[in-house]
Amino acid sequence: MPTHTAAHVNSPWTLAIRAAADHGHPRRAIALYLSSLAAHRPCPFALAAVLKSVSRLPAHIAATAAASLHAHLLRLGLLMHPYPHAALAHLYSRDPVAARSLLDETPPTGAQAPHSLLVSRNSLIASLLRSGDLPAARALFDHMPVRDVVSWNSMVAGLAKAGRLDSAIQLFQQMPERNAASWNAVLCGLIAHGHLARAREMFEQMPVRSNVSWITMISGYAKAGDVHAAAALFERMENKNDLYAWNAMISCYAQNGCAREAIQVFNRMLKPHVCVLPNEKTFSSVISACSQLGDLRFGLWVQTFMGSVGIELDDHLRTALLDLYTKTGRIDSAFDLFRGLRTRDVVSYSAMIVGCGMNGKLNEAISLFKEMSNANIRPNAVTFVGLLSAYKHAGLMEEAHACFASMSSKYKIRPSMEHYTIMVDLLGRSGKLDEAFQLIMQMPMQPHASVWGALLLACELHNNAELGEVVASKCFELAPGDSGYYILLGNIYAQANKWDKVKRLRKTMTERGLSLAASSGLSEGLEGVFQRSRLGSGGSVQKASANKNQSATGAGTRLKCPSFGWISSWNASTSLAPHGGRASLAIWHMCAGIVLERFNVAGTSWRSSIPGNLADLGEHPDDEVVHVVL
DNA sequence: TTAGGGTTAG
Repeated sequence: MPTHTAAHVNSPWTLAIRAAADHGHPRRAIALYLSSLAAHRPCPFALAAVLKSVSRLPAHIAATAAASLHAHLLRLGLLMHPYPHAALAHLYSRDPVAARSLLDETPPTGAQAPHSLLVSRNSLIASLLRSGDLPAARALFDHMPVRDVVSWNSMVAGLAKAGRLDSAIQLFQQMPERNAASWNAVLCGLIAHGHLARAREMFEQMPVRSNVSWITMISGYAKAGDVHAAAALFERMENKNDLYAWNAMISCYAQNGCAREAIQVFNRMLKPHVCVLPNEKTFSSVISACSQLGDLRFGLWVQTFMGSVGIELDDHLRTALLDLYTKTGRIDSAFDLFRGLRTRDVVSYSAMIVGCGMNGKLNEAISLFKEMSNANIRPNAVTFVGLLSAYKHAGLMEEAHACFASMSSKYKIRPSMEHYTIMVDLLGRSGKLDEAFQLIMQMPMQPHASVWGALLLACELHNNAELGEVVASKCFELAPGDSGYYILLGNIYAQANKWDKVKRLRKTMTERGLSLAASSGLSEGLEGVFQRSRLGSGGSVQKASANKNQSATGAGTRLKCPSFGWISSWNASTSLAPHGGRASLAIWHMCAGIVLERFNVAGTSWRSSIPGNLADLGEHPDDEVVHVVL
């Protein structure tokens, strides 16, 4: 039975809710909050924690959850309470219009109000900066009666990220107080705009460094491809009990082609003295590493391991797995994963097209490309790697040429080394050695040894020793330590019976130290409008359904509830007695998939599941209409 | 007790 005592700041319930919120379990936080209502009145501090955790949900869920919790606060009379107010302002911070109207129309009240306003304004600054409205953010910042270190940090970070490094540094120098985040804001801006050396200089001089500083530097080196610098910093980090740090390092290796090292770091992370559990981001990188190694067995073990840790497959993980499956020849399993994606984007389409290209599925690759074009998803360089390799596998010269040409003319994508390599390979294999050679000479970038290598292979295939010699010399120049190119040239000489040249080549190899070993029930036709006053007779209900239960969800459809206001996320269900008796309607006010409150129609009044004096919402006039789509 | 900074897939 509810005791109706108000939970205070540090009541066990509030602590439990906050713990769930802080550990990234928003749904658990909401569920705990609802459980707390059985014993306590709604607690503003607990609600603040719930609001905070909801901001970690995906944007589309967070938006409806914010509206639901807003309605909830409004009805509880807790909207003006400074804590939930600031938390709601934060939650709305993805949407500057909503945040501003909350601040202007329902400002917080009470002794804590000035502080709460400061926090809410900080959220609004962050929101404006995120939406790219630098002038509005700056105006708000300049007119704030009180500023704290967070206000300054947000502004400095916003300027730095927008590339206005001079202004950012100028503001940074004016700061009355700095903390690690202030330094990190500038550090992050320097790195984002390619000033890695300057960032490092600053990093070494920083008076305070947080883990964020280290991780920012490590990921900066990772993106620049400097694996050694990143690893050296990671080893220097004293406090390695930080998931972000491990993820940054594993991803650094995985993204720079050091798959073995990525898995080694992952293994280190699992050691008992490291008190960090891998999350989906960790596994995305680990699966990517497995895929690079073509190690399906380890990949499958990782998948099982993920299940045992309780990690569900999100789209990122599915895409990583899909890639692993295509690279290990399980194209059908890959298609299953692809079809199961919540949303398909350029990354998942490209992964699938590359997979089809590799597995000789030209028609599938082309139809995927059409499908993504129809969905208005713009292809990128990787998409064309997939398409071109599909044409290459099918030996379709003309089509490949047209596709290659369309990259720059139609899609404004500059072909990379990889695209050129595929074209050279295709031309070479079909015997057009001179054309392939010309294409390499026309490349806008310095050709890598592998491009020449593709042509060298074609020279072997078509017994062209003369060109082979020229091409091989390019390979030796660009990759002096790679014995493979010597062996290829040796084969070319042998085919042409040039045994003295073979002998000389072997001698050169020895001299150079190279070895030979080298549900919802929503459906059309079931739409109906439930008029509350007619519910008793069940007229509309019968129209909507014959004799079975129906349910509907209302994400995006706003539902007007009597004595309540608008709810933007709800579930409704009707049940009819099989013999056509009484009909009843219940509406669940949903928040992130969890029932926040339930309303039942009982006679002519709506009852809410919220305990205490808020339970009975009273009668409502007959002209109230609840629109429910079933 | 609210706010800011870092990590994922082709």
